[in-house]
Amino acid sequence: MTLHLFNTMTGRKELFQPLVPDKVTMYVCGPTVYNLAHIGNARPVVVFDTLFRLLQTQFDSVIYARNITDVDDKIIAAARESGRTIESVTAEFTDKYREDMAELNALPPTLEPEATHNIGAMIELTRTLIEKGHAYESEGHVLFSVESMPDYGKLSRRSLEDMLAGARVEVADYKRHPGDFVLWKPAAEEDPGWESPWGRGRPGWHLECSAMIHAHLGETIDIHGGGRDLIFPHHENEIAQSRCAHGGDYVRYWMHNAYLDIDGEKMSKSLGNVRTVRDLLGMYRGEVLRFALLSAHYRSPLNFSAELLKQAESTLGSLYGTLRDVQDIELDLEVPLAEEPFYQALNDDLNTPVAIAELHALARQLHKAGEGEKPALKARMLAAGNLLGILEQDPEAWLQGGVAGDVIAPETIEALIAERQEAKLAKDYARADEIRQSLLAQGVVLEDSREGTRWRRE
RNA sequence: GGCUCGGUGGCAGAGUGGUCAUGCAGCGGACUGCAACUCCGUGUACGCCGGUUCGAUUCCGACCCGAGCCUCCA
Repeated sequence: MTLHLFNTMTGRKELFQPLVPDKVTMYVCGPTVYNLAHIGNARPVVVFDTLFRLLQTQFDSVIYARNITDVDDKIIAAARESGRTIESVTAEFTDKYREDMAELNALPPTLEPEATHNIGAMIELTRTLIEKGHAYESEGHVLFSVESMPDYGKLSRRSLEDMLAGARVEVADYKRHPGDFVLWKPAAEEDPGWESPWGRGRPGWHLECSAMIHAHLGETIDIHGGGRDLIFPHHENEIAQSRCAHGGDYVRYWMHNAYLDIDGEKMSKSLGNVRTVRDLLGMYRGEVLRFALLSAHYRSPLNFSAELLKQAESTLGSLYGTLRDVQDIELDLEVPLAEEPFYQALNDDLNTPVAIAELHALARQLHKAGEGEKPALKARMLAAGNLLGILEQDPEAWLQGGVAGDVIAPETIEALIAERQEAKLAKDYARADEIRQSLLAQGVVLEDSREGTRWRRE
């Protein structure tokens, strides 16, 4: 099947066709760089990276932008608390974010626009909205007037009345309507700010994405993604800003990933169960985290737990074990993707669990195949792995590697294997088993075969 | 309270109006000196109650339970 994506705006799966044939533009809301990314932040990154990989197999040009929000109240607060400059905070966490996402096998986006480098575009957008009667200045703020947009609330399917019914936040008195949101706000003397027609200030969060999309990708983009929590107000307000300023479509396909839970509970600071990617990378390899994130469909909640990670690790190990059985093949075999079940699964709104199931089916076929058929099956498995961002390492290296803490050296293992081989030839099975048990106790599993003994880390 | 989205076998997690998801774990067997790997076999799963239907886990309605969002705010 050809690519279909679930569009939050219509609530349906739709055939995906870029506005301009063969040229796809995609934007995903990136991090506010004031702390380390947690595993929940990693989910959209891995999901949309997988989509990025898939799009690249069928469209000539795919431009994928993911922004860096480097001006924000939280950043100012973090800098103040640690007595550091804004710049040192944002530089540190931007770097760490990129490192962590690279560990998850996420390809670098085509563009990574930074908010502070696009202030001019934001001021311009604000000015346009004022000129067109969609925004007004009030006590140094510039606010978007939600009443000026007839279908405000369409993405989140709620009316202004609905929102007011549930409002439990005190409404600032400089707002004409409680739903009005900030485009530009005044900056305190000591805070970062830029000169503007409305005084020294800084942009509102929603404004950043609208302005950067317009500046870097154009008036209409094909895909805009992010976490489900961004639907309202963030994406709703982006739509309001961009549609009212430029007219036309802003985004053709809205995509939102579901949240993940930790051990069945929501991840939150108060529960103390926030897991940063960095912490997890100390215990599991990035590919394991990625596989775990892809084990559920992106629109389903995912329960993240130690069990899930253990399972992901052993499943990946078994897939790599399958690949290891086919040595030294030419890997430039062409794989006709269109016919592959795993490819069709991904084309069906990125159904990664089914794609993984198809990967298992290929592994089973490979185990049963004759020698002549194995290279083609391995190539198909690798093609699937390449789209999912897994199975890209040397199988032997993967199986014998691990995170820091595996102290027994390969040379020691090899020496013990040789000694065990001697013992086996001498029919000293007690000694042979002793060696295997002792290695197992250190997390090393031995596998005997006609060709000799192989080892891997548990 | 409003809006949105979910409840699938021990666990994770797809999917479908009427034979099969898949993985992990378990059990039995083959293979093995013993294992591991692999293979074969193995589980009356679809929150609850009604309705539509020849037939519903899948469609409709009520109910129970859970999650997210409710405007820059932690």
